[in-house]
Amino acid sequence: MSRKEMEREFKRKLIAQAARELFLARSYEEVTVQDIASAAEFGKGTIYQYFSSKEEILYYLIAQSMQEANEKMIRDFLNQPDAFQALNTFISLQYEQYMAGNRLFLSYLRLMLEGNLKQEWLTATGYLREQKLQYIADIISRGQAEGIFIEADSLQLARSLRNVIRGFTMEQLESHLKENKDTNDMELIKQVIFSGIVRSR
Amino acid sequence: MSRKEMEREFKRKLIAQAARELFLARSYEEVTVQDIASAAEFGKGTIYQYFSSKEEILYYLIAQSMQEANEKMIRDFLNQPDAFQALNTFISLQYEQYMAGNRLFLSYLRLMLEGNLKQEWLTATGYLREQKLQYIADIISRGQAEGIFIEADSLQLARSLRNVIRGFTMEQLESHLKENKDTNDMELIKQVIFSGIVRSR
Amino acid sequence: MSRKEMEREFKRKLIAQAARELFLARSYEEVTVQDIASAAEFGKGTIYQYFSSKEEILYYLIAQSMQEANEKMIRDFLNQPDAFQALNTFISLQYEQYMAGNRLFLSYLRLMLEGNLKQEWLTATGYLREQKLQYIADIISRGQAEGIFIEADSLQLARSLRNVIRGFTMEQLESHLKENKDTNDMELIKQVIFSGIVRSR
Amino acid sequence: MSRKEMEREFKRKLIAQAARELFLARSYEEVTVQDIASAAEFGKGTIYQYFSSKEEILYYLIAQSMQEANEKMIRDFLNQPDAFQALNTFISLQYEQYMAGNRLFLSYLRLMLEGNLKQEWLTATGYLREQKLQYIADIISRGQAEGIFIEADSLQLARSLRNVIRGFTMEQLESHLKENKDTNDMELIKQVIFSGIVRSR
DNA sequence: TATGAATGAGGGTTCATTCAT
DNA sequence: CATGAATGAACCCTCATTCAT
Repeated sequence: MSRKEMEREFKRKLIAQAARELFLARSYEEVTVQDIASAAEFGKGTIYQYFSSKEEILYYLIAQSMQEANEKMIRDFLNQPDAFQALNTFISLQYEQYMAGNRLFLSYLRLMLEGNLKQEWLTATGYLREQKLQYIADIISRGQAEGIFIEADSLQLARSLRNVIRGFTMEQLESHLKENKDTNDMELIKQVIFSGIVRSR
Repeated sequence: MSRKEMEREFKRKLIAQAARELFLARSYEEVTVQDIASAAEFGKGTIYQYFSSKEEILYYLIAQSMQEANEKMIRDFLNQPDAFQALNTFISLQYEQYMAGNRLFLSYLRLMLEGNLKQEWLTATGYLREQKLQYIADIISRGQAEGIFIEADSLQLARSLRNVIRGFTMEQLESHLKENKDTNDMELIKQVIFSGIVRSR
Repeated sequence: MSRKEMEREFKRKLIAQAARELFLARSYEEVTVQDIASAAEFGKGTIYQYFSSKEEILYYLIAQSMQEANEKMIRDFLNQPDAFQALNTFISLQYEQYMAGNRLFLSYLRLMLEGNLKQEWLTATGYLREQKLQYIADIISRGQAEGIFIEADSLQLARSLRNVIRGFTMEQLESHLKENKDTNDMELIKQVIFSGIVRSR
Repeated sequence: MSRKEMEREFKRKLIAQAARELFLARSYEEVTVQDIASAAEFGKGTIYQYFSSKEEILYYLIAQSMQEANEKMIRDFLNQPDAFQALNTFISLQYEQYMAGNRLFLSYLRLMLEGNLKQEWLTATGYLREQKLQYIADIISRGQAEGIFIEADSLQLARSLRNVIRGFTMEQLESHLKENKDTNDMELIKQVIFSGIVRSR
């Protein structure tokens, strides 16, 4: 990566960071390109030197956070000796990540459903998504070898795990007015993951 | 309800129905009021005789489907003698409902987060939401009395149940390009609900 | 005038009266035909049985008040023995009339300038306007015969008289926020009319 | 004032000038923003870079002409040694100004009465209006010192003077179809101002 | 005669994107 | 590289008028 490229990437990060804060405080739709430019202390036109569209900024943010999450997976969980412990920590972290990113994710989802996103981006984020899932599955596989998890396709279990967490974080968005005792949520999630809610079949 | 009011409500339904189809095929944001009017075979202005705004149409659709869901709960589940059976059927139905309505729900959620919805509407849908949850909690309570469910606050268990299902349906939106084997999802959901994914602590 | 015609004219008056109150409280532009219909306790469509357009209602009101004013001129002023006294009373009355009707007049004027009024109406109100002016001129002529007024074309003096009063009433519209001591205005108007504001040439 | 600001103000003037011509030829209400943009050879959106609303354009035009009128007062009349001469010239000029601006003023008045103008604008134009009146009053005061004018509150006399002229110019609007001999009006106005129309009490 | 449901033209405003400087 | 002036498509909503009942 040449110096030029590094400088360019640095500025992209600056702009994206400014955008992230605005998107989270308000929303992707309500924030104008001018807002982003002002926050990043650039002229409006300059934004288009670094991103081809407002949508690309969102894609950048989404991809970036997925990338980081995946890297964190590799670093912190895959190598962890205790699969059970890894699972526990993962749940907390994933919950936090979803909570922080859901608003952006929602807008990204909308653009996706409307078909306004480049196929290339969809492919990239889709790949990151599967990769993450695979990492979770790997942990679960290891846990299964140790007899910790039930016997089932590890990828499916990984999906279950992710979806349960996602489901709880969606609820927070819906009832964003109430003060939520998040800790409570963590317990509920673990209960579901660990034992379900039915006593016996 | 007078004949006038019934006719009015009938036309509201017609318009809303046309809107629902368009909103699902494209999206709330992409569909114009003119589109809705054309689909409902009315003039644009006529729409505003029945709804005060485009947003109100969305609210109507959301509230209507929540209402119907709650009525269905009362009719089909609350009176069912077998709590376990009720739970099973509920899961399937709820899954279907979320799958069908998630796109609308997403737009409604966005408008809500942006503060563009009348407080009155938020209150109404909030109430319906809680009511539904309470119904689920009631079934669970009954199940607990029969020793079927684990001992825990029934409202919290209801939340868990709902959130798990919601989580799986969100996944469908995200990966809407792939052909999903929904039956598979149902099994996974039940597995989670019934036994979690961890073998033992 | 047949009974039918009388009934019709009666209803026109009812509608126009309701419209006048609304036009004065708000303004011609801000009041909708629906507002008028509701105030007159009729259906919206019914209004169009009696007036061909919203504009015609305004025309009716303007013409009506001009008509009444002219009839009052004939009744109360033209026959009055004392020309000076007649002038005095006229000034007060005219001032009141302008004050009460200026808002309607303003809207009528605007429609006129925009060319949205039927030629027929313009002709009619134009005629009433000239007629009124002629009545004033007649009083002035009589006053001149008695040596009360300066020697000049009586019609021109009449115009001057009218314009001075109109000028003062326009000021009230402009500064409608302040509480105006109208009595003060009357004195000023009379001062101008009676002696101008320059001492001597 | 920076070069940027000057260029901006220059373009505001261009747009406002184009708008003025259209507003006078047709009317504020009938002219669309697109019309103004086309006349000024700009895109519609560009107009909103320079004015926050159509109404602001009208305000700009009104305030600008009032400002210019006041500056002219200072330059041409306040310093004039002969108060009588100043008065004479003022009458002619004021008449011209009202004749030229009455149509715009009418629309501004309407928006004002309907409460659609920013308080800030009302304050500004209200101030300019009072300032102008004060200037007239100053000339009259000087004239009183020279014994030219009758003894009375100079501000009230100034109001009278202004209102008389305004009254005559309103007449022109009303009867805009006829060809008016304006010179005639000037004589009438002066007659009223100088001696009223009553010979003696 | 009375009604009000249906109509659709029309207008102000926003904002992502481009491009000349 | 940076800028921000210019652009114009797009959209919601109002309301006078018509007309079938």
